[in-house]
Amino acid sequence: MLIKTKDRIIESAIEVFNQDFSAPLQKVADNANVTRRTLHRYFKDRDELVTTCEREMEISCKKAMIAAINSSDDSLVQLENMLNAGIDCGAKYSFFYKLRQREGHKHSKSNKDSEDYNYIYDSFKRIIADLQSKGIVDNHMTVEWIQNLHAGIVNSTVNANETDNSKIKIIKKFAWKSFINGISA
Amino acid sequence: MLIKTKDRIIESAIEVFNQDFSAPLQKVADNANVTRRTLHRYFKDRDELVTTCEREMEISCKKAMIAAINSSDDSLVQLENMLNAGIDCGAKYSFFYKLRQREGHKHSKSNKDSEDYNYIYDSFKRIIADLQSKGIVDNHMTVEWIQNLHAGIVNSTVNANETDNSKIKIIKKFAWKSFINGISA
DNA sequence: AAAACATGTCTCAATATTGTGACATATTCA
DNA sequence: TGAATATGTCACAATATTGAGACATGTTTT
Repeated sequence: MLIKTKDRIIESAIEVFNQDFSAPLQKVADNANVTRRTLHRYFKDRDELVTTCEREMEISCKKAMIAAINSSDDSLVQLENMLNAGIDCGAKYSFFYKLRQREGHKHSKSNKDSEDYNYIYDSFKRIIADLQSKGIVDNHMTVEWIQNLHAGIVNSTVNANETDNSKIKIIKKFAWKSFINGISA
Repeated sequence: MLIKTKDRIIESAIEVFNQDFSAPLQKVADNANVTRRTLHRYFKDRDELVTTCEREMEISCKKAMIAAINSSDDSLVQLENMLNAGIDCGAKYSFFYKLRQREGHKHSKSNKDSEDYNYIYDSFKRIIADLQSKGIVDNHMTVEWIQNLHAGIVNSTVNANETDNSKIKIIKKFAWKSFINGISA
């Protein structure tokens, strides 16, 4: 048992729902190489599965993002690592971001969660502001657009990776180059 | 009757399915301000609706893209107009691109269709190659990545536009700047 | 206004999806 | 090995979605 069944189902669900939010649970089960019956043993219903996915995405993405932020004192390195973190999280990050947009993050969530989220968002803003003050990043671009672009490029990378699986490293390089040049002054 | 009901349903379906491919038809009907019964009068079943959406997306996107290509002899202008065309097509372009990826364009389609598509794809490649030869676009980037990025940025713009509806012109500017700098040598 | 057309309401059957019980088979672990 | 655990198979009811008929109500056209 390489990965626990429950986790495999969650990963599967994130992949499937990222592409097709209302996909039948059978698809999720198939994708996880599991019977639908087994899926239902772990998750009471669709809602519970989605909620679990959300939590899992939050935890993974936040962890990766916070690690990226803590990886250096250099804003530029931090930003690059944040992009890489997003790419490494793959569908997790894509779906997480989509859900946030769709729901307008209606979920008030726990204090800890929104604290973390604010920390990440504030860090992102701080990093961008710093790079703008240094003349590296274009002053005219809003942080909203930059964040949006960040998510868009991660998504492109996930897609590119799904079709063209061979050269993830090269694609990562392209992604960073496109991102940083795309927002450079 | 500003827009014909049938067209409104198609637009609605493209919007809805772009976000949630397996969404129930009731959502499409609601989004189009129409009864589900009316929707079924125009479309025999879900399949027919999706197929019609595909055709509509192909026609609009192709038209816009071909116009962009024909808008100038200058590759750079052509490329900018192709990005703008994608943005103007909005969900149409997003969904079209997603479907193509999902299906691996299994549909052999008509000759005319694949002719057009090849024409657009070849034009895109030619434009990129030209800009690369002129030292404007990075030589190392593959046309596949650049195409992928193009779609990703269009998608980001569509998303940005959904939340932040006020300043489409500014967002368009950001998009072009991010795109061209993102692939520049 | 009358005819023609478009849409809504209500209804219903067909189908698909969902969630679960009962029991058979693995698979893991002491 | 044998008990405990995990998963699969089959069956089934509950619910949701789909597609369409019959008829009422609007809306446009002549």
